[in-house]
Amino acid sequence: MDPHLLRTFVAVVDQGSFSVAASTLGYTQSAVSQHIAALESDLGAPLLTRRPVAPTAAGARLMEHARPLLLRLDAARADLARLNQAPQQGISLACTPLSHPALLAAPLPGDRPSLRVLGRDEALRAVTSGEVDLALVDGAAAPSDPLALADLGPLTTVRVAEESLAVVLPAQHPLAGRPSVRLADLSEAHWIDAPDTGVPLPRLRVAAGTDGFRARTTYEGTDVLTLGALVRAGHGLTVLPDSTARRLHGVTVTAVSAPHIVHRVEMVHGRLPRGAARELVERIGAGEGGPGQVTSPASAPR
Amino acid sequence: MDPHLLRTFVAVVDQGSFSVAASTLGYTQSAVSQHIAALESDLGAPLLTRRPVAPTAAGARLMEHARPLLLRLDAARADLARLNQAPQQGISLACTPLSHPALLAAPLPGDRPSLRVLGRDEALRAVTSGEVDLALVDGAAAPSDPLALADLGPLTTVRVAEESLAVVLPAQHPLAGRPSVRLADLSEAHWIDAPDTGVPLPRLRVAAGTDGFRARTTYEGTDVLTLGALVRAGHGLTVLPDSTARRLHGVTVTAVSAPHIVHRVEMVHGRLPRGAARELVERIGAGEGGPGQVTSPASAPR
DNA sequence: GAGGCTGCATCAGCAGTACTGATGCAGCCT
DNA sequence: AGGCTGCATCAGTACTGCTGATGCAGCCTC
Repeated sequence: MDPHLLRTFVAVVDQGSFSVAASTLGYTQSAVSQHIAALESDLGAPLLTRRPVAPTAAGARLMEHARPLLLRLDAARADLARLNQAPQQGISLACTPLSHPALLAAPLPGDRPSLRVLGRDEALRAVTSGEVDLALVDGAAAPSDPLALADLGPLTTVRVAEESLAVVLPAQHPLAGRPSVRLADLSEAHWIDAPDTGVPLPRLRVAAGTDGFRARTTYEGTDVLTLGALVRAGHGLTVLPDSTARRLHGVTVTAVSAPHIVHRVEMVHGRLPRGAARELVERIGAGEGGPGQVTSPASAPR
Repeated sequence: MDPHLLRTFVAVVDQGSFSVAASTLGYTQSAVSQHIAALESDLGAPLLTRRPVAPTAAGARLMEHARPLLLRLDAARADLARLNQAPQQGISLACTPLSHPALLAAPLPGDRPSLRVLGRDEALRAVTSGEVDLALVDGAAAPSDPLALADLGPLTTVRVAEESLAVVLPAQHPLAGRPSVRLADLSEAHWIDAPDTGVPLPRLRVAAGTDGFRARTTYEGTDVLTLGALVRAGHGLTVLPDSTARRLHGVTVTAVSAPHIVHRVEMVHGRLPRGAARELVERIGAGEGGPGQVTSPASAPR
């Protein structure tokens, strides 16, 4: 299970073709074919069906392992590479679209702060590789559960803010008059899947314990106003943190009565950052106080 | 950063010697030397000091990445290998020493159940590799925080039981008369570090936010009665879940008033297990109900 | 249904890798 | 100072992993 072989395997599955994967990886088609053959003989089972090229059951299972493994490997490389470079000056931050209210409540310390808005995974990758000093990520979870963040290396997570979730409905929706709704009652509704902006639908499925929440529309942007406009235009429902939802116009915002899930913002950073970043970490962390801090599994004291 | 190179690097750091690592790995000393040289030139920094052989700062950093990476790689291999084999019959379980009360409250389902008592890390490794169908692990954490478990692959974690922690003191200890103590007041006391039996001291340090809790005695066994005898004999203090502590004789058990940390048992298993294991998962999980379930970061729906 | 075409499998050949075993050399102990 | 332990280095070799060419199976076209 050489990482090179895994990387080719992932590329082949992603592209659905040996030859296309070969050209994106800079190999010949022959090499890719040999890589896959090597993996299959190593693991003792076919991983891909050919014509069409698609993962078998074993291949799908391997994919679940391969992608996080390769991510971790890259994160480790980047982390080590950063050790050799001189630390740069300004503070640099990343945040997911719905997490910035927690960040921008107070001025950013240091000179020339830089802020990037990224998706959850990209934000995590950026903080792991050291491209940014810290990141704020948001997500939905049960009140006492952590956000399930990909484990890319030794990170520290601090709970920053938490608020309730609300369903955003078009004003004329049948349920718009209700003071609150149960999420399960909406599982068969038309939903907008906005994985980078709001709460990803798979997360709702886990929380509500159903197979519903099928996406009718997919929105790939990171702009909440556009998402609100989509709801207003009747393209589907979505779920947003309460305060954000209430800033949208022309839509109805309804509380979720069950299950009890909340929207939470967590700060993620590597070891103790230096300088201005450290100041910010301490200020944000102070809002929580007490034992809200969780070091990541990888390096946590047991 | 070939895994082979990482593996030899880890071996060299563990053994503190190139030649010893070589023989345990089945290489020549020459090969090990070349492996380390290759890693160092790849990462552009020395990783080890020679004479004595010890990791440099960069090497220590690499170790933090290497070991979890290799663990995950092995876990992935084992998971895939298991797919090829016919599922075996009996149910097989692992639990950490302090987690069995939650497990043995009711009879185990299936014929020929097998139970193994392991350390936290070994139990996780066993469930990831499929050697056991599910594992119960225990640990200390803030009430709303999860146990920080190493991320070895796609696992599901369910909170099973939670109770308060108690300090176990010799009967004649000055603080033995108090109804409760603050953990911070005991940070300078003599402690017994019993990482496999009780609550590891580093965990207490994180919870209490101090640098104290230095071990005077280390106990490597998994037997709680022996740990109790150590306390009784005055070798130091320890922390145990309340109900377990109260079963010890000749010691004083005192509640912890601050910080608020609890002892929690979590059930960990891979995908949905089949047969008797499934029955057990559902029964244990039912005790919790609601959204106590957390799929692991690696494969969690976002 | 025959032919062409697309795309993965296979093969031969070559270049570079990854070992081994021998030797060199630096630090430490006596 | 001399010996010894243990990592570095070097030469040699087996083998791995790539390329380019060819083979062959399935699908589309007509």
